[in-house]
Order: sequence, then C-alpha cells, then structure tokens
Amino acid sequence: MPQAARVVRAPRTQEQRREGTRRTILDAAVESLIASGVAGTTTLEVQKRAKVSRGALLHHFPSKAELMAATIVHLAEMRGRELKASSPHLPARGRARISAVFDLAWQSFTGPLFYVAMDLRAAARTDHELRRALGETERVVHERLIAQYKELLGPEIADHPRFATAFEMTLQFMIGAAMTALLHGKAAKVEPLINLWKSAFPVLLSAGDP
Amino acid sequence: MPQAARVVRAPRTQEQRREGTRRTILDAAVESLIASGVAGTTTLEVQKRAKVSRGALLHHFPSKAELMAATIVHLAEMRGRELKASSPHLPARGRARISAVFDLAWQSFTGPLFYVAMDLRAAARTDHELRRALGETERVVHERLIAQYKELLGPEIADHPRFATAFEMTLQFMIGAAMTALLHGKAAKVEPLINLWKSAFPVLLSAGDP
DNA sequence: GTTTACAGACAGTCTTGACTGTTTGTTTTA
DNA sequence: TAAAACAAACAGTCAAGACTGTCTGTAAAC
Repeated sequence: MPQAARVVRAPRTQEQRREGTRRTILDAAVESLIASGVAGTTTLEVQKRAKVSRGALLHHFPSKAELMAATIVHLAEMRGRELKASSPHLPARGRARISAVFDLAWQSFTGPLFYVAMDLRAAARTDHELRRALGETERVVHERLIAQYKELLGPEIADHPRFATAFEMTLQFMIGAAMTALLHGKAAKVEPLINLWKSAFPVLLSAGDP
Repeated sequence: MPQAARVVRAPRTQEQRREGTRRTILDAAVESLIASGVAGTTTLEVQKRAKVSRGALLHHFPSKAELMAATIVHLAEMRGRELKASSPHLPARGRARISAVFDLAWQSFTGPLFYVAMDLRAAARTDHELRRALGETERVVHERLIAQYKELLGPEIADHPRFATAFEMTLQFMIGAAMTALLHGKAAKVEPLINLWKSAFPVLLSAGDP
C-alpha cells in the first residue's frame, strides 16, 4: 500500500524551522541575483526558486528592501567563507607567497559573487535603501578582507609602512580589471596585466626607499 | 486680445523635426539614467522628462531596448565631446603634462557619465538585448578614448613600447578607484592613490629598462 | 494626396504587499 | 502527563499600481 501523499517529516523546533526557511530563501535570492541581476530579481522569482509560499516569504521578509538587505549580509558571509576556504597551502614566504596570495585575491574577483557585488553597487547609486544596507556591510567585508590578506601575507610584508596603501591600490586595480573583463570577456586579456602587477607590487612597497 | 493658445512655430523640414525630437528624447533619457539609474528609468519617465507624447516616443524608438541602445550611442558621443572640450591648455611636455592629462582622465571617471556607463555595464550582464547594444559601442568608445589620450600625451610618451600596457593598467586602476569612490563616497579617500599612481606611471614605463 | 511626425487612449502583463485562513510548535494548567 | 491556549510559521488569493507596447486618429511636411 502506497504511502499517504502527506509528507511525514521529523519534528523540528521553531528555531530550526525558522533558520531553515530563511536560509532557503536567502540562498534562492543570491542565486537569483547571480542569474538575473538586481533588475531581474523579484520577490516572486525568489519565492519560486526557494519553493516557498508567498506567505512564508513575506513572513520572514516583510518587504523587498528587507529581503535585499538580508541577502547582502548573506552574500557577505558567503564571500567571507569563500575567502577562508581558498587559503590552504601557500608557499612559505618570499615572492612565491605574494604571487600565490595575489592569485587568490584575483580569483575572488572573477567569481559570480563579485559581479553581484558590482551590480548591487551600481544599483545602490540610485536606490537609497539599498545604498544604506550595502554601505555598512561592504565596509565590514572590506576590512575583514584586508585583515585576512594581511594574515596570509605574513607580518614581514603586512607590517611594511606602505603596505596599506599599496594593497588598497592592488584591490582597486583588480576591481577595475575585473570590470573590464566583465564587459569585454576573454578578449580583454587582463591576466597579463595582473601578472605584471604582481611583479610591480614589491617595487610599489619599496618605492622611495633609499 | 490674448494670443490664441495655439503655438505658432517656424516651419521646419522633416529632417529638422525628426532630429529635434530624437535629440530631446535622448537627452531626457540620459538625464533619467543619471538621476534614476537603469532600474529607475522607464519609457514613461523619459517621455515625461522630454515632454513628448507616447506616440512620439514610440514612433522614434519602437521598443525600450532600441531607446537604450540609441541612448548609449548618444552618451558615448557626449563623452567624446566632453573629452575634446576639456583638452585645451595643457602644459607643453614632461611630467607636468602627464599629470594634467591624468587629471583629465580621472575627472571623466568621477562624472555622472561614468556612473551611468557602469550602471549599464552591470545591467547588461543579465539583459541580453542591452548587452548586444552595449558591446560594440563600448569597444569603439574605448578605442577612441585611448586614441584621444595618446594624442593628448604626445608621441614622446604615446609611442613608448610599453605605453599601451601601462595606460591600460592606468584606466583599470581608475575604474576600480571610481567604483570604490562610488560606494564609499568621500570616505574612500582615493585621490591620494591617484596622485601616487601619477608619480608611479613613469616608473611603470621605464621598468626593466637599463 | 501621400508620407512622415506626433497625440493620447487603452489593453495586457508583471510586481508588490495586504489579507484571511491553516498547520506546527511551545507553554500553561489541571 | 494530557489537554488546552497561545504564538509563530506557513499557504494561497487578491487588489492596486506601474510599465510596455498597440492602435486609432490628427497635424505637418513634401
């Protein structure tokens, strides 16, 4: 005799239920942002992706703005985890290490998460609520990111008096390169420039030194 | 006795009428893109700004995609003129000239036109029609832009074997810096980095030279 | 008189969030 | 510990509004 259509599920606490659906929804929202961008992401789209009822969605995120804000945080956490995950076995020290760390950094600028971040930035220019939600989290992410890279590079480099500036420039360069790559695709040929930058970085650090 | 409500206007050729309204509409579209971004720009909004009837708008631009494509071209022409206009009295040569040209370049990355371009880029990632419309024009604009800067910098610098690469890096750096400034506003403090870059540029050109 | 430019009403679709009702988990009380 | 009372999570319909593009009709140029 077939099972009843009714799905029997293990009982969960409210907390578990809550976190479960919230997570499902936020994951779906990120997916949608990746696939359809900020413009193409509607609450209905998220709802469908998450396979969640309208009631559920609106219960957890009463407005689209709140959903987006929460999604940004979720996204930031994903970026953080991604970073942490991609810092495994690096060469011990010296230029090889710098090179490896820069490769890691560049990697994170070529993934979909970066594109979504750019998309959000652009959208935030004219969307006030989005701007507010993004501003704070992005600052936190940025700081966390720098701290993480400092750790990866080791004190020898990270404590250099010109490190902060040089690294900031590096990030901006990579952002620009990634934007170019985004628009022009492979034809942009930005990889060689990244490599060039890697070799220029030590020079940047010591520039002006006697 | 008051004038009739009817507006009497000088006769115009069809060509003049056509170009006139097209221009009005495109200017309005650019305004709207600057003010409200891609997301907030609707055909209705453009129509209102241009003070044009729906019929007129749809007559010249049968679909939103076509309007956007035409707007991009219009925008590109504006960028070109902006550049040409801002290249008047530059120091004759040497570092002072490089510095002045870089200031010009940086200027164009801090204006609204750049932000709109970024906005369009981001939107084009997921909007197929927009992507197609943008792809070609943007490449042309990019090349024209580089040619223009080459001319500004003069053959002494522009013909340097490493110029192309170094300048490409410069642009990417500026794009990244501009994106950062866009999100974090004045707090980003990117200007010092730009200045640093200016002084680093000659080094970049001659790097590796004996 | 024919073609092109423009005017404005309107239908159809999409999106958001409100609203009502049901189920599941938690706490209180006997 | 079992039942009752309550609270939170979830389901699904619906109305209001926004946008796009169609369509019919009028004025201006050729």
